[in-house]
Amino acid sequence: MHSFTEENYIKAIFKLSVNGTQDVNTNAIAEALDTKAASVTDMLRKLSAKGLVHYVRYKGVSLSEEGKLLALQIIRKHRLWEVFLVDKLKFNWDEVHEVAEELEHITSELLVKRLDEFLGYPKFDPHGDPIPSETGEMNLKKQKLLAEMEINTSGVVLGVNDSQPLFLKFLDKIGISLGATIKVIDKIEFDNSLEINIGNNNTILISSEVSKNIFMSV
Amino acid sequence: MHSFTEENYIKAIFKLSVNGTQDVNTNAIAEALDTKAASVTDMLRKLSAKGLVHYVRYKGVSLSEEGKLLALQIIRKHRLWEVFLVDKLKFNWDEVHEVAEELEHITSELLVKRLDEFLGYPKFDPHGDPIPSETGEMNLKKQKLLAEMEINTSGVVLGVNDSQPLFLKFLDKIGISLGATIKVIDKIEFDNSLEINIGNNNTILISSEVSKNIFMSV
DNA sequence: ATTCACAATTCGGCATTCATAATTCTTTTA
DNA sequence: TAAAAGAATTATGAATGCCGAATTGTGAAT
Ligand SMILES: [Mn+2]
Ligand SMILES: [Mn+2]
Ligand SMILES: [Mn+2]
Ligand SMILES: [Mn+2]
Repeated sequence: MHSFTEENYIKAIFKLSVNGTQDVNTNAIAEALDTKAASVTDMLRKLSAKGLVHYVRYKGVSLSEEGKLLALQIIRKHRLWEVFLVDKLKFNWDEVHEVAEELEHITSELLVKRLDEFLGYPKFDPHGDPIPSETGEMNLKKQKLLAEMEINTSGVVLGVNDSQPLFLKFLDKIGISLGATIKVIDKIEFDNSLEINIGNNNTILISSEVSKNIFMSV
Repeated sequence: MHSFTEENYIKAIFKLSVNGTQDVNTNAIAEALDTKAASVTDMLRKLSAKGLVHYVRYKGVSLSEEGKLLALQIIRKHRLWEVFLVDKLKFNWDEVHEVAEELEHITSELLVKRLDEFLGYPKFDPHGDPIPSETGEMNLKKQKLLAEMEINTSGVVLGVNDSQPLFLKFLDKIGISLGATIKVIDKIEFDNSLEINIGNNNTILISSEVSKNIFMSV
């Protein structure tokens, strides 16, 4: 079995590489896990010995096939629990991440199977992120950033690129949720802010910081 | 915050004392947690420093008020999760204990509150054990052991004294579940086995090992 | 009162995980 | 190409939790 710590490292390495295959820096991992580079090096040696990563000193690290599958299974659990919290326990989408961060480490395979069934085999989590299957496959949605949409075009919100509670609460405040229709009215060249219309109601201005973190249907 | 290990010690001490107040032996704790006495002594020093137990070297240990409440909150979570697994995820009552042993350590208070609500504020877990309230109160059922019932009297199964999968599976096999009505037909003096009738159907013989682990309504 | 049994503790040491500081390797830049 | 900068690694050591062996305390038996 793997410790919580090992699992968190594996997940971090997965998220820092594009699809778990590219090389990742020690410092990047340290920052992602809010720890120090020396601790990362220690753990990489250990994960390498366990066969979960390919690691060459001073060169970088990437996940092995086994490590990649483990990462996807942890992410699967994380996202299924997030769906549970929102759909069944009425959590808001900004309240689920931290709790799922703990629940993702529960080991029972039967639990994951039954939870998936109980939730109706969801394909996406409350932030629009795809839920990997048992074998690690994910349905990626065709999407682009709101920031990249043309003036006078519309789209549907498919997900967010940032699941920080502060950001999610702001989206709640201005009425943006998954499935909402957004039309780009104008693009202000000065600061790249966008004038948008949400669900044919409010027309408001959002900064590029915001529009770069919202995924829209193509 | 408390580590999983600390929480498991606190729970073990609670279960070994009658209601969390009586003194408990070092060796008893070691056996309950499948560890060694030397490790227990180490931990007792630590729990004492944290104010969770009253500990006097060579004399014994008991929970402080704070420790008792912590124990009851962990037991509350354990039993609520067991209800979830059985009622919502269709686990059998012999499959839930191990998983709940992990889930009981998840820290979110909101999660426990919402789970309780989602489950309809259950008062007993799948084994008939009472679920403590947020403040640590429990409804104890009036009950006695099946082994102590008189010949020709009937009662309803309220709980089990042993939640081992092997025992629970055996009860499934012979048709004993919570709420089942059992009538004592005969008591065999030779080995204290009982001839019982379950739900006015099967009449079978059960050993005293079994009858001493089933709680019945008075 | 002394001995004995055994319960409990202390001691030394191992494995994890993390951190600081010193060192080494790689890459950039002059 | 050599020096400087930056990234990563190796000491070294702390805190946690575990254990075997040696020691100490307690209560019961003689
Ligand atoms: Mn985690
Ligand atoms: Mn998510
Ligand atoms: Mn536990
Ligand atoms: Mn139970």
